[in-house]
Amino acid sequence: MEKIYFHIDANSAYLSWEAVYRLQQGEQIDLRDIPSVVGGNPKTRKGIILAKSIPAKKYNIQTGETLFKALQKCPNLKIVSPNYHLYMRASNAMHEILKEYSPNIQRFSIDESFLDLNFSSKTDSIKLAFEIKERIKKELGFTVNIGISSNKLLAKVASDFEKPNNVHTLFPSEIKEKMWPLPVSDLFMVGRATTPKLHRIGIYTIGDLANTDLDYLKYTLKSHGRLIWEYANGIESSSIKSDKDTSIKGIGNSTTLPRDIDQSENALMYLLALTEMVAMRLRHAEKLCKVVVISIKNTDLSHYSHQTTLVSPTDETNIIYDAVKNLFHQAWHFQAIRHLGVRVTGFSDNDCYQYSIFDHGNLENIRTLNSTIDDLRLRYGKDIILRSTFLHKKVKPVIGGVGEDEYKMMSSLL
DNA sequence: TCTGGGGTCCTAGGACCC
DNA sequence: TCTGGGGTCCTAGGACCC
Repeated sequence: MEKIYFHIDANSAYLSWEAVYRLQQGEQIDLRDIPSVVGGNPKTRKGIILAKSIPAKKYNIQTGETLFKALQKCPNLKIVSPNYHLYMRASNAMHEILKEYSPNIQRFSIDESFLDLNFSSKTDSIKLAFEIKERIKKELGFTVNIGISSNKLLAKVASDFEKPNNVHTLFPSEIKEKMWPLPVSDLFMVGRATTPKLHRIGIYTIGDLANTDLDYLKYTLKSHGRLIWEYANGIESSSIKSDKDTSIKGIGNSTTLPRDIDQSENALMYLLALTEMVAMRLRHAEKLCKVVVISIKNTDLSHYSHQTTLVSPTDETNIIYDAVKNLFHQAWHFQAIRHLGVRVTGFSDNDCYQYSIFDHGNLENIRTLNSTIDDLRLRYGKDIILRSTFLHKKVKPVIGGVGEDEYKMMSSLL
């Protein structure tokens, strides 16, 4: 028996899920068959492409570009707004099916999972991959690509080969033929910043990278150089990480403001709304945080951050917000603000809350109040209860998050 | 009407301690 | 009275992923 890894990747996930849902609702047109995208609202300055159909791809429409630009390329492009709750449900449904095949499953992102299984032959593994792919298509209505190999990295690269609705293998013996001719930017962990650096030293394909002297790469790119050299050679040996193996390290929410802000009271209102959501998620995760970070993006998209370490770990909205307020006053450059973020890290378990001598008031009562508010918001919606600051204001009292079934995003770690 | 929002890890410099 | 080295924590920024 040999251990084999599968990487399952939903094809154009958001768009496919949106298409399936709309067909179920009686819509006649399948979004997957026409040039279409899932994208944000340009009026609130969130108008970028989150997912595109294969016909849209033929117009050279790119994920991440503005709707404005996409419409120039394809004037009759169909645009639909994202519905994250729906995507979460579709993702969960896929996860439930995959779980039946192996207890060793790692949810890598909303639309990707790794499985490991034991097979007596490679042919058997391919057979099973086809079975899983067909089952998802039949039961859930969307297609997936499945990559098969002897490690997670190669399985992931394989699932990215010809799409949609395909099974590909990339075993070590196939690396030279199937992976080395690809542009180096196709390699996991070679992104926007590394690609031009590699080009500058004459590395254009994954094969070029694989055959470059390791010491030279380490000298130019430090530890990242070793990592991508190993990946280019198919060297990777991490195992499946279960939900229990990985615990969340930080929680953050951020938002692009509908309009630039140049007044601190206004900015603080958004920061409070963001803090409410961050603190609620923190309590839901049963963690305490020691570090609070704010981030600010200017109109020109340059950005900066400022952080502080608390006297003692907390999950209390007001304590976190006090820190946020101080950070903002210390950090703000008095330039117009486009985007604000609040993030907490430095986690510990919440089973032994340390009452600091600096705490004021009856914290036990405040903690009870917080959990009551969390319950109400979970049951009746985020806006059911609000601080008086938000009365008659246009700012929503709680900003960010989709608020259900959180899962980790281990995106730069296999 | 010009680029979203959620994560992780690494690095480098400074502070501080022994 | 002029100077070492190692370890750890904190902070800011940058890289990567989806």
